[in-house]
Amino acid sequence: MPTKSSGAAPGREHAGQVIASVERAAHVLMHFAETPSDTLGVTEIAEALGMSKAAVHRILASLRVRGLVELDPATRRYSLGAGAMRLGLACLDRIDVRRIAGPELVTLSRRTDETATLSIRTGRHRVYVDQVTPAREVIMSVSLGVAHPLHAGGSSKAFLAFLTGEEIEDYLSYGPLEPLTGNTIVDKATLRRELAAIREAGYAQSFSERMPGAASVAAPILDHHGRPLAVVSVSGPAERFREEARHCAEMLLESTTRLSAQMGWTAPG
Amino acid sequence: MPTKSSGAAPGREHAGQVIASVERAAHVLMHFAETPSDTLGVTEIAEALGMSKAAVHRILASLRVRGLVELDPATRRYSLGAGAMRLGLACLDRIDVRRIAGPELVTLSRRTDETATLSIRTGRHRVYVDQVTPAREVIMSVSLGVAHPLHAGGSSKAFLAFLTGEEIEDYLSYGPLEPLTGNTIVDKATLRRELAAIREAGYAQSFSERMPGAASVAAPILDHHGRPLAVVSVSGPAERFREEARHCAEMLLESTTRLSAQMGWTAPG
DNA sequence: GGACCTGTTCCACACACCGTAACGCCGTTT
DNA sequence: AAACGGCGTTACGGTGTGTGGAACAGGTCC
Repeated sequence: MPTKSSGAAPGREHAGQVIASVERAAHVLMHFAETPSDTLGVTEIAEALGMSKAAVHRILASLRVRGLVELDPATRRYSLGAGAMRLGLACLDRIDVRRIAGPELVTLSRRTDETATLSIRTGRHRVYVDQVTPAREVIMSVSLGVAHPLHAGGSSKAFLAFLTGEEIEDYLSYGPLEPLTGNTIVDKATLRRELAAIREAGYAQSFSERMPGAASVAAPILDHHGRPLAVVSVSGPAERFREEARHCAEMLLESTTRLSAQMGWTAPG
Repeated sequence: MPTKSSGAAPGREHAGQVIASVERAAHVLMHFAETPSDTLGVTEIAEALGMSKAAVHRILASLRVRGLVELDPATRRYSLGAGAMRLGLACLDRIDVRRIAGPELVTLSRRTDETATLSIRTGRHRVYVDQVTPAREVIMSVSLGVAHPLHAGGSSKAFLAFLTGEEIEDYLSYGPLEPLTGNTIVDKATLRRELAAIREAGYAQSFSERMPGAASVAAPILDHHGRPLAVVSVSGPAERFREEARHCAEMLLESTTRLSAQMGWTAPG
């Protein structure tokens, strides 16, 4: 059997009739987004995705025609191209919460002198879509566009806590909670209690749950149904954050309350 | 001959052996970025790109598996998905000029009370990669990620003017200057004089050259070789901009001078 | 110089993808 | 109501296209 039939993606169910080569091309493309390195070689990709070098080469040549990837003739290595950027920008341009939250992130970062971030949810994950870093020496900086699970870290827990009970149970039922660090909550009962506490407090906090040495406070921006549209966080190095947390949380809630109001949310009661 | 061989893309030369279906899939994907509407239907795409409905449907189904596009089951219409966003964010995260210029755009917008934008060049075009809009009623707002030619409008001319003489001639030799409005400069000799004036002044200005009713001033951010890394503009409605232009240009140059210095540029002389 | 990487090209065969055409499914129209 | 036109989706069989393995070419490193 030369071609590996079926296989498909890890995520979704059936999706009708698909073209194997297109699906593989999409896989190659997404690999660029998921890998930390800026450039990739043909062999590197072929090995990572279990494809033949020839196939990867042909795919890259095809994607190159539309500018989705670029080839550096000197190094013979490939990277994401202008087309990919335009694709992402076209998406971002349609997420209006980002435009609205932008100035607030700047304010928040200035007032706390820490990094302010904005995340949105994509199914069982979330991604950072914006960040504003303060002008000081030691800061936190996140990678935009990388998917993170919903159970580890401040922003993630803030999302999870404000979903419906059904959605939370659905998330939990999917499988075991993978630890990202030694501090990640992996026990489901513990996580349920934590989420209840977050709803009570109105914000989540995390010390090294997702990334060692990083700490954050995070709160959701709610729409007029009370559903979390996005999450704002303030994060910094764990050492100095321990004493700043309360102050940051205050500033954070002030910002997210204002943003939620702009998105049509009205406080209960 | 059922399949239309060759054809390829309008832009590039040969690119070795390519896979027709992947190239077409990329074409479909890019169509989402280029079209102003958020969602597209199968027939709509098929007609726009001259493909059969069946082919478009199969391509969309394949892209959907990797999350590059999403299907709204209610309307049966497709839009860009989370994967596309992650792709773009992965790119943007690697453009550090954007991170550095961000705060300056905020400052600039506040000081002028107009829209501040940031563009980067992609070959014979440029795209807006960021914008900050002021909090007032009537404002300019640009579309991020859409490609614009280099001869029409403030930001475009600012790029062109600061390229090398060889690059400028190469651009001009490519074909006639397509007018985007009645004010677009279409005569090459006139454009050359205009570019010289821009280099002299240090900034470009435009009234309705790219978009009717829109005006702007724009200046480049230069790296340590004096090459334009990016262009910053301040833009607004043409009517009120006529009297604001000089003041905006002052603020603009202050910002771009600071940014160029940060990128390693040192003023000549 | 040769061993060992890369990325790229060649080739003939199998089979995956192509377009045509028919299928449901909604809205609106007659 | 029933017929229409629009949509997105599926079926099908033939052909031409993409497949993987292996050979090629151009590097760098011992």
